[in-house]
Amino acid sequence: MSIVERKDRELHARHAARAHDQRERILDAARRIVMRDGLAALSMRKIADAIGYSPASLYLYFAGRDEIAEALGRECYAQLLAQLEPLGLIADARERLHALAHAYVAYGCDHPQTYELIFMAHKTRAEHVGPAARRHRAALAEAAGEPEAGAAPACGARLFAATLSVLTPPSGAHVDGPLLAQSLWATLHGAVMLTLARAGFEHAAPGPLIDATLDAWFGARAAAAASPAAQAPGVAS
Amino acid sequence: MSIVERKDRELHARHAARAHDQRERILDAARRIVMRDGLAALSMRKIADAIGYSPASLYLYFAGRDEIAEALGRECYAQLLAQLEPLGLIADARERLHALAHAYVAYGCDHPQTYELIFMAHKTRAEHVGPAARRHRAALAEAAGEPEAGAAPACGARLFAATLSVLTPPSGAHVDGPLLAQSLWATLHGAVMLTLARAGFEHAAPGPLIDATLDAWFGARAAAAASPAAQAPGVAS
DNA sequence: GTCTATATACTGATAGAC
DNA sequence: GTCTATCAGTATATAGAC
Repeated sequence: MSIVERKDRELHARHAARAHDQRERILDAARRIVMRDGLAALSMRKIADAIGYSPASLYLYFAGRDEIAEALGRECYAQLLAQLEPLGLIADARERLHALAHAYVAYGCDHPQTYELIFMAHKTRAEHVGPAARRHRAALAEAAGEPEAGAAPACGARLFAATLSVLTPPSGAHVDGPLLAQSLWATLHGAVMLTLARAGFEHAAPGPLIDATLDAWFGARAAAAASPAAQAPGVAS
Repeated sequence: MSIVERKDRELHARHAARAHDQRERILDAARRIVMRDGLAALSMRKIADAIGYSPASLYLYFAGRDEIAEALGRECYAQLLAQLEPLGLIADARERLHALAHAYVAYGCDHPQTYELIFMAHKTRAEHVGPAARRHRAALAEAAGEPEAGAAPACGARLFAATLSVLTPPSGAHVDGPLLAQSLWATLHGAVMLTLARAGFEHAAPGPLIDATLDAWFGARAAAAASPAAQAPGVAS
């Protein structure tokens, strides 16, 4: 049975590898389409045309358009986290937060299609709430400052957990760190969304906006350490 | 020529009134569909069926689906502003800002379809940037704290301009009011979007989140006026 | 495993008859 | 002013040839 079993396993492994390769080919083509024409332009026919397949064959590897979009979304989310991860190692808390915030917003603004994919993939088709989207949202919730919630993409948790240190200074008493981390995340997300929605319009650049926000939050402390002049609006009087 | 001219004018007026009524009927049906099944479910056929028309006839009153969605979006935007407007009259600056922020987020979270309509109508079909969407975005930019930018829906400008007073205390020197107003708006918008995206999931309720945000921004000043204990994270050390 | 072909059921939009 | 009929797309799914 040894030879037969081995051959059988080899065959299975080869099949699995081939299936994996085909999925990659499909995802590559889908990614190109989304990057070029946006998520709304993604269709099974276009993907099939791009890789010389028939539309029917795609259904052998993906359940449908939504599963492909979700797979791309997870990919892009991982890419965003990977881009932020090294910044989470910056020693100085204020500097680290500054770098993370700017990098996050810059990523969203510079790659609208990618950002759309991360947050919209599960909303393209109405009312679709698949398990993949569920996992994705859990990861986002976790990244916002609730490290105990999920488990899978723990690097996101570590990343935002690292920023919590600046939100909970040792001497601060009544501070809800996770809540403020979510607030900050909402600000960053909102800045990206508003910038994208008003693309091509006169509006405050997201960079200065984030600077002003961080100054308003933490500028007073930093300024107090550097110079006694108060600059933050919340403590001006 | 007097009689002929008068009859002509009457005819024109009647036609215009009739066209206006038909547009209203179409928009009513469209609104019902969007509120029930979401913006993605809005289609010319469904609208036509709902009012007993053929799909082709709708194109006599609207250029297409997008124009209908945009018209609904402008409607909803006006409704949101109308709901916020009385709150802009609250005398106390901090109270006013608190009420406006909570009302804004509550509106967005309680009426997902409406909020989606306001911000997404022009993004449903890819790359569509019509003049109506342009006007809409201009109004939003204006509402964020640039009263001089546009002109049409000035009530939104007055509304957010009123909140600027709390952002620019008389004694505060280096404060960019409009920029901070945009930051606050981004936070509110982001809180709504994240809440809607993670609907049905465990996450911080938007109410406490906004409370924490406002406390972080302005709690110190208010607390300093009421009691000498510092509660804001940015000024804890 | 992949193809062609077909089927159903949608979508926006248009031409032309009445 | 409204209709029917139609075009060109879309997703999804299946049957059967190779």
